[in-house]
Amino acid sequence: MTEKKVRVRFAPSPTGPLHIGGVRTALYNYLFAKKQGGDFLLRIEDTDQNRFVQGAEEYIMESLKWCGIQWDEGPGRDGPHAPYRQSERKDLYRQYAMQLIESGNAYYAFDTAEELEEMRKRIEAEKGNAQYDATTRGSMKNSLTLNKVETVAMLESGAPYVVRFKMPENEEVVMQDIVRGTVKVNTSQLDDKVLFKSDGMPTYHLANVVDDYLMEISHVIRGEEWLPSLPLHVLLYRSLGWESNVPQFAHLPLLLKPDGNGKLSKRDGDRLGFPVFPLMWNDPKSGEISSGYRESGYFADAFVNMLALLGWNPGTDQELFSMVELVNAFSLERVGKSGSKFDPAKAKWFNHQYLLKRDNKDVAVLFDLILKDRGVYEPIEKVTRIVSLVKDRVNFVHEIWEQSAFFFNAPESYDEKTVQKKWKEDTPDILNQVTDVLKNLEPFTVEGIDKALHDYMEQHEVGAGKLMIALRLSLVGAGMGPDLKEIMVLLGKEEVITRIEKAIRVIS
RNA sequence: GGCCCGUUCGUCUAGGGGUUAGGACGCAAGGUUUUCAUCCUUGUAGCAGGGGUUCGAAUCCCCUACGGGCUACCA
Repeated sequence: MTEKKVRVRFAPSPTGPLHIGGVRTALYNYLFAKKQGGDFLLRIEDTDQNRFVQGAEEYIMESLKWCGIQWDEGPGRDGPHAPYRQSERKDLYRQYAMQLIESGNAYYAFDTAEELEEMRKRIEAEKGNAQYDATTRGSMKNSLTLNKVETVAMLESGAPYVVRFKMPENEEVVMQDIVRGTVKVNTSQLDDKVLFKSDGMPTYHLANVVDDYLMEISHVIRGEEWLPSLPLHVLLYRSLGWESNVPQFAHLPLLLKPDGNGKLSKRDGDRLGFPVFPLMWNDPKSGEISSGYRESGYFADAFVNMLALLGWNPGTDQELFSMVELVNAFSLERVGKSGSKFDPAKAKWFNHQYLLKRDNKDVAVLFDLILKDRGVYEPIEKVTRIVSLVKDRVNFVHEIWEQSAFFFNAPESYDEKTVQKKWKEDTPDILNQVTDVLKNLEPFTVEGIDKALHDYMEQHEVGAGKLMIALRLSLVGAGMGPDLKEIMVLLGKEEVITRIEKAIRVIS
C-alpha cells in the first residue's frame, strides 16, 4: 500500500435537510481524517437539477458547522481542487465519458423512456431479470447495435442520448471493505448503468469516481446503501486506467428507526416526537417545518457524542467524549456491521451529562435568554445560583424554567395532593409562629434559617415533615424543588413572609 | 422476484474457541433527602433457529428464518 496522504470527503446531495444518518457519515469521515492527520473535504453533489432544493446546501453547511465539523476544502474554502460543487465542474465529466466510449468500456444509447419500459415489461413477463445488460443491450438502440454511420447520424441529428457503462460479462469482482471485509459480486448480476445523462450532466456514479480521483481521495466512507454499486465504481476506476488510485472503501451501517425496523426517516421523527435533523428545517415547497436538535435544546457536543457512539465504540467503557477525544479514539475497525436503532431516551441522557458538566455560569447565560423571553429580568449572579440548584434535575436548559419558575413568580395555586396530606388543622398557627421567628431573623442566611427552624421545631415539638412541607407548599406551591433554605435566601425575607401569609389565607 | 449486507439483554454495545456472557440507557426495588429530582446500591433482561467442525462453540463452517439495502437518464 502506498503511503498517500489521507483525504476523505463528505458528498451530500442538496435535495433537502441533512438527516442525522448523514451527519454521522460526515462525522466519521471527519474523525477518521483528523485522526490520520488528513484532509476532510465537502463536495456538493448537485448533478440532479430536478431534485435541487433551495436552501439545502446552506443547511448542510450550517449543520456541519454547528457540529464542529470543519471542512478543509469545499464550498467557501477553496483548495487546489476547486470548485467543489459538481454543477460547477460540469464540463469535466464529458471528456471521461468520451474516454470510456473510445476505450470500448461505454457506449451511446438512444432508447426512449417508452422503449426502456417496453423492454422491462417484456423481460418481466418472461420472469427474467429486467435490466439493461449483456443479455438485452443487443436488442436495444445503441452504438453497439447501430453501425458507425448510423450512430454518427443520430448524434448529429441532435437526438437525445445517454452514455452507458458496458458491464463486462461474467467476471467475479472481489473487493475489500474496511468494515465488511471481502465482498464478491459477479458482473453478470450488474447492469449497464447510465454514466452520463441526456441533460449533459453525469450521474452520481461517474461524477463521484471522477471527482474522487481528481481530488485524490484516499478513503471513501459512506452509507451502506452504496455497497451494491461498489463493483461498478471499482470497475470504473479500472476502465479509466486509475487502478493504482482506487481508494479504500468503508460502508457504514444504517441508522434505524426506534420502533420496528427500517431506515430512520423524516416521518419517524414527527411520529415519535424527536428530531431527525440537526437543525430546524422549513421546507420551501411544502412550508412544512421539521424540528432540529439545536432548536430542541441539545448541546452540539452532546449531539455529536451521542451520534458518534451509534455504530462505533471505543472498546472501553468510556461514553463521554469531547470532539478531540473522539478524534483520538476513532478507528474504522471499531465500526460495527449492523444497523443501529436510534434511542431518543439515551440522547436525552447524553444532554443531561453535558448539562451537568457545563459551568453554572455558562448555563445561566443561556437560561437568562429564556428568562428575558418570559419578561423576567434578574441579576446574572442570582440566575447562576438558581441554575446551580436545579440543573441536575433537568435534561435541557429550557426545562430549568419548569423547575425554577417559583423563584420568579409566587405560586398561584397549591398542589392538591400535598395540601390534603400535609396541611393540617394546626398548620396556620405553626406557620404564623414561624413567620414571627423569621421576621426577627438576622442575618437571613441558610445557616441562620436552618438553626432558627430547628430550634423552633424542637421547642414546639413539631416534626420536620410537618413544618418543612407546609413551608415548601407556601413558597413553591408544590412538594418539589431544591433545598428549602436556599429557596428562602434567594427569595428574600419579605417575599418569604408574604408568600407564607398568602398561603395561610388561600389554603385555609 | 434477483443481487448484496446483517442478526449478543427492550435499546446502544463489549466479547472473535474454555467468561458466573461485561458495561451503558431504560425499567424496578432499596438507601440518602424535610419534598420532588439528582445521587448511591441492588435487581431485571440477551447469544434468531437447526445442523455440523471440535474434548469444548456467542465465537469457525453450512442451511433456514427474520430484518435491511440496492435493483431510475436519484443521490
